[in-house]
Amino acid sequence: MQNNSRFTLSDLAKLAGVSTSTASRALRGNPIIKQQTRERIQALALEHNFSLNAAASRLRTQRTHVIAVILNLTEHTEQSINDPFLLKVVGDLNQALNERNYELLLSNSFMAKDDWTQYFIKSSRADGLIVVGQAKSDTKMIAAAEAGAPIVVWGDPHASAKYTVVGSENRLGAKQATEHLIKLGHTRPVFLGDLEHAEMGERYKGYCDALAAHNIPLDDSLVMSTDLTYQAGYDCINQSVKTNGLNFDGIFACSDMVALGAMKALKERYVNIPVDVAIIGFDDIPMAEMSHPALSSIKQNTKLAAEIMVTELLRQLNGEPGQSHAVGIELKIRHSSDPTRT
Amino acid sequence: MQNNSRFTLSDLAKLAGVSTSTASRALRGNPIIKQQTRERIQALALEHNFSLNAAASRLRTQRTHVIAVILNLTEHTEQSINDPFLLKVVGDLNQALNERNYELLLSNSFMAKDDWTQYFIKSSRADGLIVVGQAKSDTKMIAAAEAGAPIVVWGDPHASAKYTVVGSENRLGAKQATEHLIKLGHTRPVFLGDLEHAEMGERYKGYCDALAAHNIPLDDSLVMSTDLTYQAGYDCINQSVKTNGLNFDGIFACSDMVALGAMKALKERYVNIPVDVAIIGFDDIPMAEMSHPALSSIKQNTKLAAEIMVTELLRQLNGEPGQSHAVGIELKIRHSSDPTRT
DNA sequence: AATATTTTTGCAAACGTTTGCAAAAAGTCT
DNA sequence: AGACTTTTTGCAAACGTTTGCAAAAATATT
Repeated sequence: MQNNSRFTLSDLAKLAGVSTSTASRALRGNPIIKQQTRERIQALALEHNFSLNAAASRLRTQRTHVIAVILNLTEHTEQSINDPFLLKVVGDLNQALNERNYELLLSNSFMAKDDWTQYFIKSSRADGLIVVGQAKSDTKMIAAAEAGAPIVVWGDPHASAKYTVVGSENRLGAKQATEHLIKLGHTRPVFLGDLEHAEMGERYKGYCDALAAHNIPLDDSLVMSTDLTYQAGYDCINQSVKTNGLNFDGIFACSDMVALGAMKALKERYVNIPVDVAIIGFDDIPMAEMSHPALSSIKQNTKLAAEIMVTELLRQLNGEPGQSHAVGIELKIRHSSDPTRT
Repeated sequence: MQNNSRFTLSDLAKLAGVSTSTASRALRGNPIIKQQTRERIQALALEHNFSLNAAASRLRTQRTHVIAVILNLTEHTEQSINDPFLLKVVGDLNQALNERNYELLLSNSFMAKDDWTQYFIKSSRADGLIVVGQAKSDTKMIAAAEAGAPIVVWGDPHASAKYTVVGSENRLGAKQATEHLIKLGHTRPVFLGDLEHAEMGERYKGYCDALAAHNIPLDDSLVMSTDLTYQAGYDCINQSVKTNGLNFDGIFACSDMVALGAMKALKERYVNIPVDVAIIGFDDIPMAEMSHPALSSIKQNTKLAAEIMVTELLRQLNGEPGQSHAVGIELKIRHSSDPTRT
């Protein structure tokens, strides 16, 4: 490379015998420039593999074409960052953003400190924020929204939020899952999840809906609160069985990771799944169909959700108001709940 | 927010009664500014929650403090982007970068098109590249390195590469894994992996090493080539057993996903694992210990590797030459290979 | 008290784009 | 051929930092 100094737009323009303004407009495909000129300059740029300096462009236009995706994890960071579901969401967001010509700046709550708006938006690092990750408090999101930052969060879409939320039909999904257990004769299903968490709260309501629909009284001893990790699910069921014996015949878990943990605990005690205890999870991570028995689950459509989130964010960038969305879920029945399935 | 117009550095300076240059230096902690002045200005910045405009700063300094992480996937994108191992690496890189005050721009090969140097480096989008993902060709990496881009790739560290590589002791790991099977009496182990792939090539060598060390002749019919996905592992073993019967008594798989697929195929045929066939994988993804039976594996130390990659990249940014590293692995024995373990 | 030295600050020129506005070139009419 | 339009281009001023250099202020030295 004969790259003694940088090859800039004005160099390119000189080469083409036009002004930098013309070159700039030509590269951006501005129709005010004669088509013939445009094509000539674009070809020249390609030939000299020139590309515009993003920093300069961002400074001038005040637009970065970057979206910050914040993994909003709780204290025990190490745990959740490995959750396949969250990472899947990030992957889908990346795809969706790239398709719209935006780039994805990945961040965890560590770097961004407290003031997201200041760090990302005011400082011209990104045009907008997408928050994913199960936090129990949403003060930071509210702060960002109130400061006028374009923001979309993954979460419970039915919360009357101060910001735009996209998420699954949690309540409906949980109801379908629980009902599925009940219909197969498992009338004492456990609810396994984290009640402090907005999305899980909705799932709890769905669980109650299903019980009510079948005239089954709610038994508080079957409602178990636990962190959303594999280990926590294992510990919780282990402890419960040790203390109270096997006083349930089904489990609806708020995440597949928890469900798999619970399943392991039961398998160690030689409980017959799905005959004695039927299990269903939530998320439908790839692992679900690999486990043995394969885990029934509620599939969340993360790909669609990611697309909606991006659409909503771009809409906000255009000054239009945001709108929350609930995306549909799908019941995936496998062997862990239904002996007739594989 | 009284944010009619932007609050810039010179506004802050005016407020503090100093020049913008002083303010700039003060914020950056330049000791040439009197400490008292520095503190006063920093306090003022905090109070007005001011933060420097990154675009302007990048333009001026020609440094972005951003590293592009490229998920270098093969054609069938959908498959690999879900590989938990890759995503784990990204998570660890994020952590390592943030600790050094760098940000992570996530990219797949889709957006960056062909010329990484042009797109990321020349255009001031990032200062350096980290490539992760199992590609079969490394022309793009070579091109980037030759164009002078700071670059570190995850891969086989023993390749005599034109660029800096960080990866695991693949050959050693594979040897230990295979040897583990042999020592437990499984003298006809299958090698299950993708030979075209540099890292897997090394693992194949390790497999051969182990056979040689125990005077077991290499049987080509036990060397099976397959993509590195769950489905491919399943199909491959299924097909093999259907055609040739159970002519092996062990499997060393090049990734846990493949191993889990293989395991499923065997379980469906009621093969006793680990007695009739012992299985060991590679990566030690979280799923490994959740599967049933729990999957033995070779653990890759991605956290350490990520730190090394970042260190190496920053070194290159300082003009120092890069150096490849192999990080140690660890044999994780579980039930899928050893009936005495859980 | 004058000079030499050191510490602390400010001036002003970049960095490489984009874009409102005016000017030049080309095309259309009388 | 001149007087209009319309199309196509260029000028020059931003965008908000950082930094070499020189000037000013403070301190030390004779």
